Amino acid sequence: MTTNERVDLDERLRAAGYRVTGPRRAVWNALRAASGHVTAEQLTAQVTPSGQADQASVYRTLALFEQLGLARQSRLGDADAARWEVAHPDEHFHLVCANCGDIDHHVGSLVSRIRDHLEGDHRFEVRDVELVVTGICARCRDDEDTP
Amino acid sequence: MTTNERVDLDERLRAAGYRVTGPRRAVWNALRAASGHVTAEQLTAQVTPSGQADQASVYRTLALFEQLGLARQSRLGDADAARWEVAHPDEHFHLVCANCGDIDHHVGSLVSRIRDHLEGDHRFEVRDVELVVTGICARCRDDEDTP
DNA sequence: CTAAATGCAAACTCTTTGCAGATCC
DNA sequence: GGATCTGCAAAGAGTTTGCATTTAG
Repeated sequence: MTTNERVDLDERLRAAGYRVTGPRRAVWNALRAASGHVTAEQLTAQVTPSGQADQASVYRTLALFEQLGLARQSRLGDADAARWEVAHPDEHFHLVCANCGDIDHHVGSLVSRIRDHLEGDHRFEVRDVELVVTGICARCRDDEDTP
Repeated sequence: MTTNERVDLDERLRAAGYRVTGPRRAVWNALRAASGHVTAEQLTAQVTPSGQADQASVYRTLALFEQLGLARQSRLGDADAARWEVAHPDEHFHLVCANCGDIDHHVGSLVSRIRDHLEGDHRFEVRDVELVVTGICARCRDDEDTP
């Protein structure tokens, strides 16, 4: 599976006329290994000690991945740093727990419903929907109920 | 109406134990005058030349307004700077046009439907919903169709 | 071999902070 | 009068960039 991922990246890069390099593989692997929603700083920490890629390369690589549709950037709520994740083809949105800080994906039909609503009634050509819900997750609610 | 707004701010500040000052009024007025979704920098530009408030005060004041529920901060898409608007009590979300840069409010039942969905099925206590849709607005689509 | 990519360090943007002096109540 | 707030300037995060060197194709 690791092999599959790597091959996929290589092909995508070559297909777009970019070179396959160590730093790019390293950032890609770190991004996949992360549970999603990592900052560039976290990826850098993961990748610089072993000398796989410099901080500047991490930023440059992430920008490239975004452009190629491989990664997705988002600023959840009022967070200071941008967060990165592997681009998912499926409709999803983010649930941010204000208590424990956990960020969950929530897959559902909501995003496509929003899409349909805007395309139909309002003639707005939707390119991207970013839905971030802040609140208290089920686990934290349970902890509060039974202290 | 300008009087009403000012009185409202004054009361809100006093009720929370804060002082009514020139800079706070100036930032509030600039925020109301703006069509929404202004950056702190834009507000500063509006307010510093006439010596009504310093940049640092703009930031401090906006943070205070947010805490009092008078203003709302959001980072639309991958924008670098945060954008501010007067807090609306009604359910709404943002439509960002990738072509002309226009940001529209869209008022509708979608946000409350998202809320209900999560509260009901998933026991997630919703505190805030931020929905940002990026795409091409109706006007820009028309311009492309009829060049 | 040559264009593209990297590392390093410095620059840049947005935002926050420390502190002396001004201001509201 | 005394705590709160402000302006100024400097510091702090996060991110980008210029340039010499390395590297993939």
